[in-house]
Amino acid sequence: MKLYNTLSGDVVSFDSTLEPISMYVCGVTPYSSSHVGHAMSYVYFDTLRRFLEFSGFTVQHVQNFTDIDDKLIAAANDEGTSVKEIAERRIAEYFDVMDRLNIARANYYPRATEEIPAIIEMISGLIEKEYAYDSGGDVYYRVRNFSNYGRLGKRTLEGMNAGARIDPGINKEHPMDFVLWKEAKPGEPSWESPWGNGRPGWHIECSAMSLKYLGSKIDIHGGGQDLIFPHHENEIAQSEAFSGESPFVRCWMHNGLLEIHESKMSKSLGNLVTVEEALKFSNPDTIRLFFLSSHYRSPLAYSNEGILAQDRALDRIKGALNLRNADDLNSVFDGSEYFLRFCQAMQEDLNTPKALGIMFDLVREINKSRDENHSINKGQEHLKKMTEIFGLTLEDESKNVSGLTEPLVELLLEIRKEMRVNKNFSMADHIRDSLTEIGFILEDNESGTDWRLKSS
RNA sequence: GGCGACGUAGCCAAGUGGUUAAGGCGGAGGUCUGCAAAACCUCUAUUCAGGAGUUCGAAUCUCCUCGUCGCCUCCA
Repeated sequence: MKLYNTLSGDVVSFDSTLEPISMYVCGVTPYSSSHVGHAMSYVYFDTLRRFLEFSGFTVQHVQNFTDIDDKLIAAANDEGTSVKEIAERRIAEYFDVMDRLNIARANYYPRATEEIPAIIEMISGLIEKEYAYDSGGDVYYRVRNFSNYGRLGKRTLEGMNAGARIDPGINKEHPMDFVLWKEAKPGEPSWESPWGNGRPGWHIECSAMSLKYLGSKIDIHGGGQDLIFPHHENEIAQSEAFSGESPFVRCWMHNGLLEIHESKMSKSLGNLVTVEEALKFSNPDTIRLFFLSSHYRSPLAYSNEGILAQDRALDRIKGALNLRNADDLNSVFDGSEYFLRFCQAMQEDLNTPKALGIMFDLVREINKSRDENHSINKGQEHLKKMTEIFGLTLEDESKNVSGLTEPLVELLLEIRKEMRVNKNFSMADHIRDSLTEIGFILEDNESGTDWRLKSS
C-alpha cells in the first residue's frame, strides 16, 4: 500500500508494516451542521480504513471533536444556551448522518473538553522546554524555537512575516506565535490552569489527544487540505517539541476540498449543502460513489447533476449484482483478475477512480457472461467485495415503501400479467406507463416482471 | 503580494516518457423484446488550456503565457 505524504511530497509504503496502523483524522468543531465537504473527507478516510483492514492490517482509528472554541461560544450566546448543549446536539447529528453514509465508527472519539489535563500537561512541558511562554494569562507557542516550522505548509517565517499582522494588544514575541491557552473572558466556559482560568487554543487539543491515544509517532494523520496550514503545521511543532521525537507523523494525508459555486464549501463562507440535505436529495451509496469517482487529493465540484449521473451508475452495479444465474450453465466466469486489478489501483495512493473503472469493466463482463449463460456467481462475489471496500450499503430503497404500496403494486402486476397473456397489450402498457409516471419502474423478463422505485 | 495545486471528449474522470488516450453520465445507431425497460454490440478526443524547448519519441519532463482553485485569518 502506497500513500502520498504531504510533508515529503512523495509516497510512503505500508507494505512491511506488521503492527497496527495508527490513524488520526481531524474531526469537526461541532458548532453547526456537518456539510457534504466533511462527508467527503470522512468517506475517503473510511474507504482507506476499509481497504487497509481488507488487506489484513489492523487500524487504530481516532477522531476528535474540538468541542470548545470561539464559534461554539458565539453560537451558544446567540441561542441563549450552553456550549455543551450545542456541542452535544451537533455531535449527535454528526453521528446520525455519518452512520447513514456507512462511515465506520472510529475506535475513539476524544473531546477537547474531556482532555484538559492532558492538554495542560503538554503546554507545561512546552513551557519547560522553552517552546512556549506565558504572556499575561495567555500561553503562546514560540515558533522561532522550532527549526522546521513551515515545512509542512511549504513556507518560511520570513515569507509569512510580510502579510502577518500583529495584534497590538497582545504580547507575542513573534507575529506567527500561536496561542496554546487562552485566558477566560467573563461568562466563557473555562478550566483552571497554572496560568489562570482559561481554555485551550485550537491545535493543541489534537496534539494532546493523538499523543494520549496513539503515541508520540503515528502512521497516518489526515484531514482536508485547508488544515495543512496552520493547523497541522502547528501540531507538528507542538508534538515534536514536546516528545523530542520525529517524525510525529509518518504520512500526512490531505484530501482536496469540495467546491460549490466556484469556491470551496465552507461553514464560514456559508455556501454549503448539509449532509442532511444531500441525503434527502439522494442516497448514501450514490453520494459515496460521487466522492469516490474523483481521486481524494483532487478538488471536486458538488452538483446535483453530478450526483444524478452516479445514481444511474450505481443502478448498473446493483443490476449486475442482482442477476440470477441461468439454469443451464456452460462455463464459469470467475472475475478474479478484475479484483486483483481493483486492489492494485487502490494500493496506488487509493486510486478510487481507477478502481471504479475496473469495477465497471467487471460489471460489463458479468452482464455479458449472464447473456451467454456462463455461471456468474464467482464474478458477482468479486464485485460484492469491491462494493464492500467502497463502503456501499447496497440497501434496496426501492422496496422501502409504506405498508399498502407493495401489495397494491403486486396486484397491478398480476392483473397486467393476465392482460399480456391475453394479448391485451394496450391496457398492459397503459398500466406500465402510468406506474412509471408515478415513480415505479417495471422491467419484464423471462421470469416475470421486476419493479423498483425510481431513485432520487 | 508570497507559497502551493490544477487545466484531458457535451459533462464527470483515470492515465504522468513509448502498442489503438481507461471508466461513468449523456448522445447516435443496432441486437433482444408484442412494444418498452434492462443488458449487450458499434460509434461519440488524430488529441490532452496556448506557445516555445529537451528527446528517436511528451498529455506525461523544462520554460513562458493565459485561466481556475486553495493556503497565508476560522475551516474536512
